[in-house]
Amino acid sequence: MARRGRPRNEQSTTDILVATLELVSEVGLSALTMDAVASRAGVSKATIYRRWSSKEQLLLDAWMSAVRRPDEPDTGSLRDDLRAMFTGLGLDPLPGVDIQRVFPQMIAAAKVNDDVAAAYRAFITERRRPMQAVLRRAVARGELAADVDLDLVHDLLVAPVVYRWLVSDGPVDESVTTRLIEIVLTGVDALPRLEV
Amino acid sequence: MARRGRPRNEQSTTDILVATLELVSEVGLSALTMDAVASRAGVSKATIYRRWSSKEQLLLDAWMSAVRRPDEPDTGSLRDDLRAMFTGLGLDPLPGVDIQRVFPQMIAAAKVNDDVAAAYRAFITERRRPMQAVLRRAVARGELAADVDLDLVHDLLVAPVVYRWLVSDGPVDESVTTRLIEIVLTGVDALPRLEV
Amino acid sequence: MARRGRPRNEQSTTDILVATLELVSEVGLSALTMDAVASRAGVSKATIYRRWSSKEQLLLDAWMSAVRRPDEPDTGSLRDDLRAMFTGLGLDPLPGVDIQRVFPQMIAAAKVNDDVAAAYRAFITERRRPMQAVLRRAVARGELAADVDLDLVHDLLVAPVVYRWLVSDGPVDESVTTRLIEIVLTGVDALPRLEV
Amino acid sequence: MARRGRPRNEQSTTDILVATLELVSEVGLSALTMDAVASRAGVSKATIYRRWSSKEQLLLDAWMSAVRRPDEPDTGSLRDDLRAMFTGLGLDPLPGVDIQRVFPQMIAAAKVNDDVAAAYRAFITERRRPMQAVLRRAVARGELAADVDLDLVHDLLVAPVVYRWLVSDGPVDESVTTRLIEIVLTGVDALPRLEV
DNA sequence: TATTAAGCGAGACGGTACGTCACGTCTTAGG
DNA sequence: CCTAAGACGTGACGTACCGTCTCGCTTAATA
Repeated sequence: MARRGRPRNEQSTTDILVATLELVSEVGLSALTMDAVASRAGVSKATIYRRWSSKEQLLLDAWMSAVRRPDEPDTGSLRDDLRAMFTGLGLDPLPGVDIQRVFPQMIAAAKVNDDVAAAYRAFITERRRPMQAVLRRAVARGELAADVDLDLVHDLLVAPVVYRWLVSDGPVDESVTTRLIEIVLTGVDALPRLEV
Repeated sequence: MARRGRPRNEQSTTDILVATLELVSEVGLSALTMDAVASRAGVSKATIYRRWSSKEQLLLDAWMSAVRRPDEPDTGSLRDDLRAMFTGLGLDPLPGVDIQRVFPQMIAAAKVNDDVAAAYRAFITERRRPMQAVLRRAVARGELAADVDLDLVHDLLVAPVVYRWLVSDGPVDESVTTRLIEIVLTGVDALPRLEV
Repeated sequence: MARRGRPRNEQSTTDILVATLELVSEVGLSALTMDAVASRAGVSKATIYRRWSSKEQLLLDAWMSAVRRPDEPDTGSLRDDLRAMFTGLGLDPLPGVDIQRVFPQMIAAAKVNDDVAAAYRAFITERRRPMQAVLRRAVARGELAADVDLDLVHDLLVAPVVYRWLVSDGPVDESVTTRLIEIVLTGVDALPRLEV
Repeated sequence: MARRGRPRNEQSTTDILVATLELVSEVGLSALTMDAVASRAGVSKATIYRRWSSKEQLLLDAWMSAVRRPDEPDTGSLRDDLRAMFTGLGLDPLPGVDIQRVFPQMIAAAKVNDDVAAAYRAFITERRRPMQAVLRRAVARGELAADVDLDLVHDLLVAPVVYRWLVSDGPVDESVTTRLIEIVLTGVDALPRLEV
């Protein structure tokens, strides 16, 4: 059953999300103002508050709309699947939006607002599925031992990239990701024999 | 030559830093107000602004004052050195301060304010020295190949812990850190033979 | 054309003017604070600044709203007209407002702020009209010589009253105003014969 | 008995008074700050507060130091005495000080601060003495009736000049003061015969 | 076709916090 | 004891945003 009254303008919704990403990218969450979002989106504040209850919720939605779910390759080789997944990681979704600047603001928001934290966790769980599937197929093929902690392997592979983005500003290029995959897979492969 | 005028009260400085850590820990950077810091520290806003030019600078100093530089163990074994370094990681420096809640706020601040970013980078570089020294001694002892990228090894070891704190909320206990060290060191050890 | 947006609350405007008069009456212009006006009027500071750009402008409007334009009597006799005009001079317009305490603050403000000075002068010119009319009718009736300087006569009549309010704290009662009118009119009457 | 310790610097006292007059002349009492006075006088704030307890007291002293007591002419003719007294009225005492801008600030201060009001009244009483003496000598010579209210005559003469300074911005030149004296003296002369 | 309900931009509203300035006091090192 | 310098807690400044609330108007579904 259709709702009565004038329907919401979906273009406004999109404009607000884009404006939010741009502004968070420019000035951060702390300096983000609803007035600025409204102004840049060409929308009134009421139109924003009709859709989101807080700056953090808005940022969450904006971020989720910008971060695409990774493809799930299936080349038959774990190393090739992983190399495919690391390609194109961290590309900016929109002109004027630096997603690597938005990400830490998103994390900071999730650490502060419990509702945002729950939604953020659910989104992360969903986003991890493709790599979990890749790893599970590798187990099925015998490329990984059956008793390996897949969450740990996942984190060992992903963490260094995110860490360099967020904390240490180190380079993240193909040379790095290739060595990273090799070290982790080799280490994990040796681990069961070491009885840990 | 002696400075003229009434000297600054060092107790006030300390009180402000502690109040800042407590409040960031409680409400985050975005909701942190200078008025609240002043009030909790029993100090006037002017006294804060006389010392720091922005909320971000203040948080930076507070965080640096709270994060102790890690010890630099020298047991003669790389594995034992690393195990020692991972022990006691992330302990809270003050009652009422959850440093793992403060850290992402600190990162978010550094991504927004260039001056803070520079000071943050310098601090991180300094903080990495002990583990770099541990790794260099391992190279000297022949436990690590001479041509290994020590920065990459460093990040492979540290990143998963920080990643679980910040992003995935996974567990970080002794079982995890032990396997982590084993996987990385084993993988790195195999790497040169793989000619990467 | 209709104005857009929520219209201003006229009750707030009135409340602010009354609060301003009360506070200036109590503590003077120098100690008047916008915070106190806002608080007493039950209004936010922004609501004040939306209407007036400075303390002085606010006082000007408050004062103008409080000072009623004098009646313009027309008894057929100059002496009777003047006596009527001097009656009820300086009555307080509101409970809690001592207009004789407000007036010097108003003058001080006008001497400092050029915009206020201009508006003040315009208001004074307007306010002088009734007595100027009374004097002109007296000229028409032959009670005053045609070549008399009406501005000077006006000032001679009004100045002593204001002077005693502001400067010398002398009494201003009916005996004083009656003698004042008599002396000035008699003196003016004699003047042309003295060829000045 | 001489006071112990370092004596006060009298030059500082003078510098403070001059700086106060200049600043009140420029920005008014409301915008006058002790910091600005200290800065312009080349003196520390403590040096000001050691001498005066408030802005109003300081202005009072500054104003009293600037307004010279009028001469007391004795020409043998009331009209000539008055004409002499009106000459040179309102001259500025210092370069950079507009005493007609300072005066209303002084009055405003006196209406707000009771201590200042008392000192101001005493000063005014003292300042009125020369003209009171002139008027009393005129009574002795028979130029004025013995039962005339000298305070009222005084105010009738002085008020229009002050009124034009403060309120109506009308001209105050020799033509005005001459006619003023003539009208008032003629009017007063006629008054007793009118049995008022 | 007319009514009704929600959405819309604009902008005022009572608040809170901003970063600055001035208050009057105090603490330092000297004169 | 006075001085200049300058830090201190307090509190007001005028501005910017908060999230809410009228306004007049627009846009569809319902009656």
